[in-house]
Amino acid sequence: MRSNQVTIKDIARELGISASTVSRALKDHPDISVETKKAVNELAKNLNYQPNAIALSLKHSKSFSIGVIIPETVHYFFSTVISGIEDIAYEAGYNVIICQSNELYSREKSNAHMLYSNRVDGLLVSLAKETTDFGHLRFFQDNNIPVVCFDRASEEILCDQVIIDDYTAAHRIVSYLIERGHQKLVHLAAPQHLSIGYYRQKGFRDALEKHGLPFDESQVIMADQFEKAIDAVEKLIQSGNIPDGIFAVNDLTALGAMKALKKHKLSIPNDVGVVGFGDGQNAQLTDPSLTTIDQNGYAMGKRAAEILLDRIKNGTANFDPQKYLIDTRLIVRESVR
Amino acid sequence: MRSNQVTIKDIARELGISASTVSRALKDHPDISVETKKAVNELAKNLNYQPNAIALSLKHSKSFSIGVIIPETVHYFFSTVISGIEDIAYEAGYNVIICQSNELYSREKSNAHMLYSNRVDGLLVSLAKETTDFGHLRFFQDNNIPVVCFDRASEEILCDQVIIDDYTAAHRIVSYLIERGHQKLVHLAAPQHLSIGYYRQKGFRDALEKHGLPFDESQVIMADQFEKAIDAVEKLIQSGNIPDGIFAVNDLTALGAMKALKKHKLSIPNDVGVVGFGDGQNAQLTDPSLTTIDQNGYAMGKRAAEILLDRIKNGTANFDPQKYLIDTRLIVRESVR
DNA sequence: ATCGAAATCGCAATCGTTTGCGGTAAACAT
DNA sequence: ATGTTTACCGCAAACGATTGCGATTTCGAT
Repeated sequence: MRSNQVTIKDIARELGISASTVSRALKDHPDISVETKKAVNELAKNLNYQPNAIALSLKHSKSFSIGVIIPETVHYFFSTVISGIEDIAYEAGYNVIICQSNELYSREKSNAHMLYSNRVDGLLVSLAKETTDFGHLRFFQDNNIPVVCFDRASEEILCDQVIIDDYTAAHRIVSYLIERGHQKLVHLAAPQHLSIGYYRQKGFRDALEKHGLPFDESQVIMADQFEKAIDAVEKLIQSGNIPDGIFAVNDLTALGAMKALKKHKLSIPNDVGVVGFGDGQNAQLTDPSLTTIDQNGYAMGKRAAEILLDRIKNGTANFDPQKYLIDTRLIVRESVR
Repeated sequence: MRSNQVTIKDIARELGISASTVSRALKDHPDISVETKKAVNELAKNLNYQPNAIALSLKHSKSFSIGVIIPETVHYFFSTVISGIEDIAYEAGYNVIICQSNELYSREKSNAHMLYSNRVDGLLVSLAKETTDFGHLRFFQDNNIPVVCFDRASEEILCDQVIIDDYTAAHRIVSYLIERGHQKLVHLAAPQHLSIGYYRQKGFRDALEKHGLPFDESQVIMADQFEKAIDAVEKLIQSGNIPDGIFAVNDLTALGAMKALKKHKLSIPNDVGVVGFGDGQNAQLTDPSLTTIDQNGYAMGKRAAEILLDRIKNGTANFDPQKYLIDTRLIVRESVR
């Protein structure tokens, strides 16, 4: 039961020297003779000595770990972001503590507290849909722990943001939809207090305007999940007011829309064109495959981690929060005429 | 730059009392007067005091965190496992450090070292495909840190295992395939040193035998990824030796097979029936949708975490490693006649 | 007036590691 | 013989919190 994990003291005792000497020997300090170093290093290897990172953290007030809070790992996009974060953190000798908020504000908050208790050196967060209060993030900032928001950011919290250019991307794919002959459009949207919700909707409206198409509020329908999309499109069909083009705020929502359309024997893309946003791996598997935007989650994760590590290194002194945009790509497939 | 994170000493200084008193007051120790407690708690709240988990870990030689090593979070299955793990850990006040091996032994090993350095109280691991040496896991056991393997386990490392009943599930779905009239079968298999690879293949063979079908080694083809499946099926088609049923070791492999079949205008399921394993969210989106096995990753994650926490609590004294089987479900869709 | 027992609280060690500073011994110079 | 340098190493404090034990005060009891 008692654990026999070997410490610096064990090595010191065995060799009849002091712990400080062992410590210095292990890190090749010039004060220590070569024989002592040799003895220490050999014994350390034999005993399988592994430094206790916890003691180091306490000593240095630095944990060499960063916290990540994301809505849900089950989304392909977020897991690619995680990979990007991990690769950068790993290179720099940091480890990553990942938490899921499950889109719940309460969980996001308690995750934040847990991460603070563990004294992460920095925080990467993608906001839950519910989140409208940011005290838990300001708390980090008040304690000089840098915070970087990615993907799901908000203007109400002042911190570095790494986001995709939602507006431009939305504008682009909606324009594409229009130019391919889809004119009577509907947008399945996310909550507008999230910047992704707002900017994608804005891109949608402006693309309509640019092409001289009229706009009515009824063309924006709040629905950002698979099931919700099914319901929303179902309602549209029932009402007889069927659009000939749908811009969904994300791929899963687009797939939901497609499912409802197929059920009513509406042809995609002939009767209705559908485009999504944020190319997961699903988009290429459907029939027809989905024209969408590649969000490049991996690049976003890398960039966010780089910025955070930079803030950790250089401090948040002359703090001047930046907004970094990640490039997107229009991926043309079969769901548009 | 200097962080102003408030400690117990700050409270003590402010109140003119000792750190020990503050500590005791905060945890309602009977030795402390109600007035002192009140003063301490109020000040702690005002100062936003949060206990330093690192100091606690060091003091108690217990970090209240568990490590998880998985091949890749991008797989739907693994992210559901993570959710299960997190839910249980969260309830018990543990936090979770997730690492990806990216199917690399070297990365798995260095992740393990990192987790040990951070003195996790337990380890949950799903082996990388490459892994055939288990020293990094034995190291944990030698230091009395419990290890539980899930999904990807090996007989060569003695620890608790939480796996699905691969054999039974494979036997079942292959039997289903045969009984629906597919007789000339091929199995796209995973490496045989992984138990999932071995048992799914075994289930395949035994199902053939049970139904009086002949078996030849050429019916088992090593291919366990989307791209590899495309290549493998492509080769089969080129050789003219086209099967009328394919049992893929996982869903993505099945989808790869389907893609190759479709490319050659072979009808699914009329010309070739296809079944997968481990229902991701993809399986229901394809056309035709894929008949497969639901692996129930969430349940697996919960179970694995429960077992680990139990081992942590009760120690690994009279160590008697168990093998726990998670129930699976045959999900009938459209890819079989 | 003296004693004993509560009631409160502080001292100091501890967890594992680092690090400034001081100490010792040998070797060299004067 | 005395002073100075060099090489090597240990002491002790520190990081933040906990905890056994002892110390002090107060108060009622005798």
